[in-house]
Amino acid sequence: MEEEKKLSSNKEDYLEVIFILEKKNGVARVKDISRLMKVKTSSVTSALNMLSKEGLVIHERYGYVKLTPEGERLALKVRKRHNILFRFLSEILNIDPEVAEKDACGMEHSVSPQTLEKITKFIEFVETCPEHTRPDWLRSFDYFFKTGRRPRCKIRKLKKDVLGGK
Amino acid sequence: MEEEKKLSSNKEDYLEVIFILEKKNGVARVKDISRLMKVKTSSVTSALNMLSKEGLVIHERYGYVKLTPEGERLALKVRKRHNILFRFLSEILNIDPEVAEKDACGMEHSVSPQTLEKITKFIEFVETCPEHTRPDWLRSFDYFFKTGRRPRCKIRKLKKDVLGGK
DNA sequence: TTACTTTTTTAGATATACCTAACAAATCAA
DNA sequence: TTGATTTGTTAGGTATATCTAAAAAAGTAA
Repeated sequence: MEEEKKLSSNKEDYLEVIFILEKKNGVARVKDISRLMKVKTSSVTSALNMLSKEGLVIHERYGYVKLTPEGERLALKVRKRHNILFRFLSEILNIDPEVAEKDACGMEHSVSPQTLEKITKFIEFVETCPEHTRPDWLRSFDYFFKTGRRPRCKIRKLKKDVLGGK
Repeated sequence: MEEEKKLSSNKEDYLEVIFILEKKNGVARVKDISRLMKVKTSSVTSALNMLSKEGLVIHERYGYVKLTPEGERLALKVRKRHNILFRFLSEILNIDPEVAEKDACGMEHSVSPQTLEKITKFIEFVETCPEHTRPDWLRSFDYFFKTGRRPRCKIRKLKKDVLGGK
């Protein structure tokens, strides 16, 4: 039942860029897909033929390219994985956005639902923290990463003084 | 300069399993590679021919399979990426080991050096923390993930009481 | 509308990565 | 040592994913 057919990374990438172009321009064009995918237009044509046969895109000869509902559903799934990974890398780990973007592109095809869920919750955990800023422990990590040293921990000192240490 | 030729994920996988088999048995055999890669032995033979031509493995007809120094160097790089990703997922995020293993296998081919470095340091940050246990903030996340709620924070309360809040 | 330009498709090639089926070599057992 | 079993290779086929070069369709401008 359901047997959700597993797409190749490549096809997921095509769906993703078609999705992005559709959002931007209403429909996608072979030329633009070609540019974003960094392949020749003839490669796009043959990819579209496959995706078309699989019912994921509508593509008439010399005409527009659009995702079918099923194609859009799959594109959104990939996009969501991408965004979560990107946000985790850039917002939590402070990876440079361009690097985070490339890494997210690489990982988005294979990350499991379970891991995605964890990471989603982790982002939420960090970004809805009571401090309403980057939490202390994460600032500590930033410092640790930069300097190799741990910052003096005020709260630990406080705790020790007040509670008589442990 | 250097021009480090980029291997396909597939070839990296072959190097990895050959590496693992070598560590276990001294040399790798086609049958065992086939089993670990979940492909037929004829596929292994043709993969080995390519890797051989690229100078990454030694493979005599009907004979043993061994990594060249260059092959071993590359295998180690992949292995290292795999291990860091696996540890991050299983030890920090508490992902089930089997799932973490699969995810690490998927991500190990594309993770950038910068991201790998961050994650490496993040693991170190967590595992060499002064508490010598899973740090409080991470236990808080475990709780948050399980229940959707944040645990009452003793230290924050303490801080507020003593310092007069903020 | 005709001519030029751009876009897209087709045809045909290459490379990877897998398969099955048949064959060959190596290993093991009687 | 010979015969059976296991292991490995070859031959030939499929599918994906790319390319170049040439042809066709669509768009643009005089």
